[in-house]
Amino acid sequence: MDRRLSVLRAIVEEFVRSGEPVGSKVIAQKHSLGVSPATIRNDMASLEDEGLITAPHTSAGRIPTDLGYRTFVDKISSVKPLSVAERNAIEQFLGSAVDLDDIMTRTTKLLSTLTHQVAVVQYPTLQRTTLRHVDLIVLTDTRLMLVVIASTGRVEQQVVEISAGITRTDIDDLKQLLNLLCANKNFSDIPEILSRAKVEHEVLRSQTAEVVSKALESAVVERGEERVLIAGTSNLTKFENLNTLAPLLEALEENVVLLKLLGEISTAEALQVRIGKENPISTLQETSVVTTTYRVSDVPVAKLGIVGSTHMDYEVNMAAVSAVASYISRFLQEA
Amino acid sequence: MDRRLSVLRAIVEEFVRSGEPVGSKVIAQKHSLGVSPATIRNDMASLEDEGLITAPHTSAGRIPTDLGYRTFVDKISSVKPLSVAERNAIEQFLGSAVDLDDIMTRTTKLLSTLTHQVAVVQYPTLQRTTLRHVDLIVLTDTRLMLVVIASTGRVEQQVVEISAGITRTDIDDLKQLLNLLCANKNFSDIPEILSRAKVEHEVLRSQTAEVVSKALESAVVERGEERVLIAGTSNLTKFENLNTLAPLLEALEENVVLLKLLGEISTAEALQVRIGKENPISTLQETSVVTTTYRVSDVPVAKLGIVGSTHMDYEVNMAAVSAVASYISRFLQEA
DNA sequence: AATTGGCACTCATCACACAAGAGTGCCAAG
DNA sequence: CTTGGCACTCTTGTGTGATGAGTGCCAATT
Repeated sequence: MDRRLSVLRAIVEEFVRSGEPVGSKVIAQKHSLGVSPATIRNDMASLEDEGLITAPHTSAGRIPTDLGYRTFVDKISSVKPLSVAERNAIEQFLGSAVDLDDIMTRTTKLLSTLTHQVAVVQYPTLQRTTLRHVDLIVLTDTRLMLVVIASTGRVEQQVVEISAGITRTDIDDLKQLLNLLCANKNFSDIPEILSRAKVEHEVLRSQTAEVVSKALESAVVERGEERVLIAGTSNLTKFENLNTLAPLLEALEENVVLLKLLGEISTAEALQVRIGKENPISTLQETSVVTTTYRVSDVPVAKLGIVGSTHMDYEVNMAAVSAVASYISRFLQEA
Repeated sequence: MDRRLSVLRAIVEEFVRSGEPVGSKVIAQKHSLGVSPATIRNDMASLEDEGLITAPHTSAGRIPTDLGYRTFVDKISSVKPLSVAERNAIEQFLGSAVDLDDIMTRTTKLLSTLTHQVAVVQYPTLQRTTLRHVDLIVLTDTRLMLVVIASTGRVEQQVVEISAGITRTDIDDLKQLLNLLCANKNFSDIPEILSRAKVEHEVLRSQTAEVVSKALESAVVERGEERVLIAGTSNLTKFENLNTLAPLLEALEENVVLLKLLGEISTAEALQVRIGKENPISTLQETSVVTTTYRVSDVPVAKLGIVGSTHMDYEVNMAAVSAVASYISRFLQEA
């Protein structure tokens, strides 16, 4: 391999470890490239010309640029498999989860512990999942509660107001019909299914049915991607200073931002890394984001990832993100 | 009023405003007590003797001690009512919430915005609420989903494994019986109700019923107080430095800690303020915590509050906490 | 007895200079 | 192409002195 890439690797590794700009001397000493510091310096000058590294000031060493990290990730790094101990720990930790919420919180916590970065985990979206059951519960004369249970175990509830004088039988009929029509159907198909069924079934044209199916649609469509968990924000204090921290924390608390962040990654690519300015969200342009899609029964259902310093340990963290994604898939399948 | 208390008030107010130790001169100028700086100095010396204020070093002004804030809160401060504009904003913001989750997130965000501190809001606990409806949904031959809907609108779900060969009628019977027994009953009473009913109703002694009622109990008891939302962590950067921030963020992410924090306050007192070392949780001993209980139909259901710098604006924040508590009560009632 | 102006004293903060050291770039030699 | 040598740059740490904020105490005043 080109020695200059080895030098880049050494700089990235050393900088990730120490957090300080790295000079030619330490590279020659610690990374046994078999050449003198002077030679390293030549290589460094050329790497700097290419924009892969930069010097904060004359008398300091070099640090990688965003482009430098990019090159490292694309051409140099290899995803380091997790140790057996780590795998066991993951398995035990996720295995003792009792329900969906528990799986999700544990996953999030796990990911932040493994990576020492901020973990961001999206709840399984309803869109690509199927409907397991619809329930209508009579609260009062004029109020029903609609409960929608997804194949992922997620439950959505919503109160609907109806006009008085509807009998329980009417409601039971409606419930049965809705289950008949929608059970095991893909969430994204449900609006169409409902509108077609309206032609055929008279029951669905009543005022009550209209209100209910509207609520059902909104539960299925609108609130599909809303929930995101995060953990490990305290890890930010290691890298950031107080001024840069505040906007970051704000952004991370804002579900909208996180969903935008996760929404922007494609489902196709296995693992996606956005480094510094590559990131489309301005608040996160000083950070790197490693994300991936996780699946249930091979169908992509949501995304997860980490947000952290641009000088994170990419090799370890990329491995952690994909490992956690595959574990969550497994546990969701079982649940 | 004792002039020395006026001096204490001036010191607290000035320090909250500026964040800097306050000297005798500024007090004499800005707070028009009608006396000279020298007099103020005498008062300050005596306040220092009593342990209400302290000087970081010789040539600096004074800052209030925890005890000083305590005295301020108990003897001097008056809860400042919110402005009409604020009230309108709250009403509009909370009023457009669509469901329980929405009410809770909005409340949390609102509280942090109003106070510029970290807001902590507990979901309505199931313990003091009543059960609206139990549902059993057949997933597979050997799996049921138990859905419990609380009067607060909160939904708990749980999957239970049963042995094969149970008919739908059996399950419907069980469901009806459970609803008959438990509907509109207080959550905390349900375990007893179930165990008593077992004597009378044979249905409840089947293996399936045992498993289901066990799950119902655990949904009602164990997971009652689990969820807490927080917002506004970025406000911490204004007061804390990087070293003190990390453990704080960690503590705030840990639901267990937050629940302990909220659990420790009594339901009796309207508004509780814990200042610095008064706080039983060691990580929070550099912060102040203002909490209160909120109610649904006059029954206390959960707690909310703020965690922030000891030199926060107590008057404004205490008002905000109690106002938000009363608003959330109102909106939960309506929902 | 309380209040006040005066004044000496303390100590954090700032600016500046200066030394030390890290790291570089370049050059000439191998 | 690599290497040792060396002058150069610039950050970082340290020490010194000036500045000024704020105090405590005292004697005088009300």
